[in-house]
Amino acid sequence: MARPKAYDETAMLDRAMEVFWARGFDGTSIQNLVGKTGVNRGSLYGAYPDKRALFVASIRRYLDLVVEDNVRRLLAVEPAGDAVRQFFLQLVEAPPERLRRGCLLTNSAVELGMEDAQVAALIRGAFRRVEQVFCARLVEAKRVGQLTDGVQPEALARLLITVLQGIRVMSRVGADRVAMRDAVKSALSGIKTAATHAYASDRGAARHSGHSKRGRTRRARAKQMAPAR
Amino acid sequence: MARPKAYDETAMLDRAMEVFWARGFDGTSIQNLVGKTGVNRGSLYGAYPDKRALFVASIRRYLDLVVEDNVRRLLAVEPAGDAVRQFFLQLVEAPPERLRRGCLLTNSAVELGMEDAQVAALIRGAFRRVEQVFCARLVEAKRVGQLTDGVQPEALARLLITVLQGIRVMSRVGADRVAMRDAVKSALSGIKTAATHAYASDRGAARHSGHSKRGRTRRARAKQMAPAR
DNA sequence: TGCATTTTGGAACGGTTATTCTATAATGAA
DNA sequence: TTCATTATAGAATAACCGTTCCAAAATGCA
Repeated sequence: MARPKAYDETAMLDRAMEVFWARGFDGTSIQNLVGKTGVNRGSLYGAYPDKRALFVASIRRYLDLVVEDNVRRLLAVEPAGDAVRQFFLQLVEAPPERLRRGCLLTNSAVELGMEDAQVAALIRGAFRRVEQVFCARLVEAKRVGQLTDGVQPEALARLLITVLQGIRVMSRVGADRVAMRDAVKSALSGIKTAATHAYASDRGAARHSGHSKRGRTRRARAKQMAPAR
Repeated sequence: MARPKAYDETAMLDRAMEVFWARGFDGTSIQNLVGKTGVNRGSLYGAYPDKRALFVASIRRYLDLVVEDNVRRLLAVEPAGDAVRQFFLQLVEAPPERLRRGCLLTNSAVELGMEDAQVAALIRGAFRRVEQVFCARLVEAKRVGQLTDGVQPEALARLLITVLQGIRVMSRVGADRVAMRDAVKSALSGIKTAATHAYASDRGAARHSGHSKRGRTRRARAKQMAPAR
């Protein structure tokens, strides 16, 4: 029927996403995209009507790949409080170049949030999604007695999504890692680290009593963790 | 001797700062600057060697005007804990267009932090300055018993500068004000509101005992405050 | 009143931008 | 093999970018 495409569409989109991630929307030229994706100008415009459409598609791709991967990691660890702790501890221990690159959503929120309502809504939705995952896990954490008395899961979740954005900004200018560690330490101060045995033994009771007697593990030193990918 | 300037230099810089603030570095053209400042192209290049130099001067101007004003407000309120509380409460109650504009430092950190080391260092320094003001006031707050037991002023200060950046990002995409209120509520949870009489009566004792007996004002509803300018 | 000096307004320049157009290449079906 | 259809490569376009240049205007001093 017709000549087949010489490029893989999702591979092309992944490359485009990376370029936008590294250089921003305005900072990325069509020439850059042609170079990094290896796809010709004409083919780019065949796949997307204009640069902005490709950018929006890149953000959607980022949601599916990066954001959902983060969500998965938040849901994979037990107990819930440790999942949230680990998420932030890994975040600030990421390698410098990873920290410098920041987050496509954060970068785009600042660059385009004021002038592009559709992009703003997309990003707002992503922030809300992550906030809700934080919240779900914090509700769990509260159930098993991992939250300090008086801590409200929803309010803390909203702090955490804000801190996540803040760290993305700070690390963009190469902020001191020690300072960022302190920031997450403070942000996580309402979440108790559950020593495994304490968690296991308290679990059943906690489910009904609302909070468990906690072991004296609250001030335990955060152990060295593998950096985020 | 020679023809006098037809424009006011600092007024011109203030205008330029506002344009960069609203539109970013890349988003601002020389034409924009000529239009908004009313100063001719040639005169702009007479005052600054290039666009970037004018931008750096604009950031310095922002530090002197906006950042120092924030510092002044943080230092003007007593007791210290209330100063910090009020700062954040006013921040999230600012009018929508003010929130949308965000902060020139935050915006520039994200836009240029990775590619311009000098700008990055300038912004890093400003962040540190605000962090240190937070810290100084939190040390005071601890002295008068306004900090919950176990809260470390430095670590909390580092959370607060991070939360400030986070709120700048969130508000850039029009995040829900209620969510931002929750975030600062959580961030400030370690700072007790001092009822005036309790502060006055405890002050002398607190100075030496390290912390005062606090009144039962901790959960008092935050009162309506004037929005930030 | 000129002269030296600086600002001013705007044209001009070379480069880059996003986008469109065109001619050629490559394919599957007839 | 021939044709219809689509992808490809790259030239062309028009607008805009930051920056430079230049002639005219405006001032204080001699």
